[in-house]
Amino acid sequence: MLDINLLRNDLDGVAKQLQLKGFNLDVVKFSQLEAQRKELQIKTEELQAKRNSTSKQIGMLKSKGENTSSIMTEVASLGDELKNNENQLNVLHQELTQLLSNIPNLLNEVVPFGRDETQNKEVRRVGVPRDFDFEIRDHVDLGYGLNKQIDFELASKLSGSRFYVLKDKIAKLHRALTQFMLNTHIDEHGYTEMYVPFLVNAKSAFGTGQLPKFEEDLFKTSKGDESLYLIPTAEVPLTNLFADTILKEDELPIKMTTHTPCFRSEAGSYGRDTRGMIRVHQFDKVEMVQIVHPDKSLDALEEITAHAENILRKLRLPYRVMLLCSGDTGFSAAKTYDLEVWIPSQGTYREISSCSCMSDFQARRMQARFKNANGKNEFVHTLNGSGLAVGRTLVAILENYQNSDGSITVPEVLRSYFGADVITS
RNA sequence: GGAAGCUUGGCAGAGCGGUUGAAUGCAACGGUCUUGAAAACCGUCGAGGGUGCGAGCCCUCCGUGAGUUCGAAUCUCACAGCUUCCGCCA
Repeated sequence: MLDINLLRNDLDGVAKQLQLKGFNLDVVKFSQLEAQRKELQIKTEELQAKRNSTSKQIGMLKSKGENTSSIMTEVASLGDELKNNENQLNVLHQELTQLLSNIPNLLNEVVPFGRDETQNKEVRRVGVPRDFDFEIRDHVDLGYGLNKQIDFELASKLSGSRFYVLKDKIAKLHRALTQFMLNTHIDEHGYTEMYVPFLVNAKSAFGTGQLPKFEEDLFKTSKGDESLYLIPTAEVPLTNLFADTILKEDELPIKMTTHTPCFRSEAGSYGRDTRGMIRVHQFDKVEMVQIVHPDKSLDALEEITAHAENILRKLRLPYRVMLLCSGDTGFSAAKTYDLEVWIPSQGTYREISSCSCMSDFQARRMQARFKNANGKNEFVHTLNGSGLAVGRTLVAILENYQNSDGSITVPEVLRSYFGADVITS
């Protein structure tokens, strides 16, 4: 959520900045609502003040045993008008909040202008894609060849399309990967391991920016007449741990990591990546979240990105780092780096991690603050990064480490977790 | 799922329907004292919002939402959460 004062003070400037993200701010509507709000709020508070002072007066008179009937009839007539005003004001506040809730975050000034993902900027490229002297297979064929250790048919029977079942060694490799990622972040990068709910309430989903705008991307469960949402990323529970919290300045930065499944409806992605485990309704991810001082958030973004990269480096997977352009940067983000890993079967790099600085956007939505040096409460900055998406990492390993006989060499760093050098049928 | 109790500021804990946004204690912060620290003493000390250049003035908030009343932390109702006991269960 943006600071409403930003809109009050520089509406056109903000509207212009939002254009970069492709968002059209309804400045006329905002101005109207805001003007109405101001008038009505002043009037309402005047009435409230009058009611309060009169009531106090009645209290004083009564304690002296004096007659209060005339003053009481005077204040009685306030009631209806006041209630009326309060109700109208409430509606206005709701409309303003709704408008505000749907406005995306402002971009950091270094974010390059661009319409869509084709205009993202490559920042660096690490590792060189391997030359294969045999006909390569994609991860679907590889999994099929390895005794169906990746099984889409079975998953379809259970749940439908965009799910997968892993078996035996590949299931174990999947688990080994998770352990390796978590341990690296905990032991080498200084994150605290967490375990969090996979179902969250609407307030939490609002806090990180999934609601109200992106409800259709979420899976929604029902619990009586209340509903909970399956998390699309552990960013949601991790960040919301600090909702309605005022931290001490010396508690910052807070660095947390966790491993969770992630659930995405993939509404609107019909026909894209229908084959394989690249785009699915459920996948595991190791997530990093940092809660930091506002002055430190851009540095922290570099750091969190480096942490995600470190996993790819250790796995010796070729990748590149993309600075997302204005049009491709997400709703809540001020600046985002995507990590893209080399996928041999597609001859291209595919997103495997997204690291974002959300500035105070989420913090304001969820009231996550710290007491600054002047004793003032100030919004923290929040960041998150995948470190990494486990399913896609598995795909990258299978494809990049495949051998001509269809077996898979296990990356060196995983061997102590996996217990073998190679995966065969 | 059944029963009882509870829900007030960072924590603990008062609070006859009327100058209570809330006593008191602890914690925290500033200061006096001290070579330094502790103790003692003095002071500050919830959050959000409106308005104003500003000192300030005003509004809202005692789990949430309705209601009664001129006036609600205090009364009524509904809901939620927590605790304990019973049942069921990984």
